[in-house]
Amino acid sequence: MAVPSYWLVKTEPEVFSLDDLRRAPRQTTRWDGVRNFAARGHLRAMKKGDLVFVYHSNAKPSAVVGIAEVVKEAYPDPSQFDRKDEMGYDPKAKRDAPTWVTVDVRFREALPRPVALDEVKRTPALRKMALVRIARLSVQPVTAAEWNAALALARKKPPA
DNA sequence: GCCAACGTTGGC
DNA sequence: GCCAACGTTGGC
Repeated sequence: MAVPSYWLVKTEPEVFSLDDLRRAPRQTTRWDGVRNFAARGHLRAMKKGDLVFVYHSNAKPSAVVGIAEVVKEAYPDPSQFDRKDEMGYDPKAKRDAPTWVTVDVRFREALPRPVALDEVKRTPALRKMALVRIARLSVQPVTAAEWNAALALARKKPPA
C-alpha cells in the first residue's frame, strides 16, 4: 500500500495493555469488542499496513504508549455470537448479517516515553485530536500532522 | 468512587 | 420520530 492512514485505539491496561499485545502470540491480537457505530466505521476503513496509536485509558496517567500495525482488515467479530462473552455478545447480531467487525493488529513498538493526555491537551498541534474532542470514541482517526507531532514529542525529553 | 458526556433503548 | 431513562466510558 502506498501511504498508510493513522488511527488511535483505546484500551484499559488493566484489561489489555500494550505489554499484553507485545507478549501475545506473533505479537498479534484481534481488536474485538468494539460496540459503537462510529468506531465500527473507523475499523471498516482500516487498511492493512495502517499504523495505530495504542492509548491506555483509565490509566495512571492515561497516555499514548505505543504503535501497532493493521495486519488484517475488518471481518465479522466472532465475539458478537458468543453467548458466554458477557461484554461482547449481541443477541441481535445475525450470522448472515453480522453487526460488528474487528481487525487484527500487530505490535510495532513502545514509545520511548508515553505521551500523556494532559500533554496532548497542552500541545497546540495535538489538542484538536479526536482523543480530546470526542468523548467515548474508542477507535478514531489521527491526521498525519498529529501522528508526527505526537511521535516527535515521544522522542523528546519530557517537558519541565 | 463520582459523575459528566453521550450513545442506545424503548415507550408513546 | 421524539425524548426520557438508562447504561457505559473514561477523566478526575
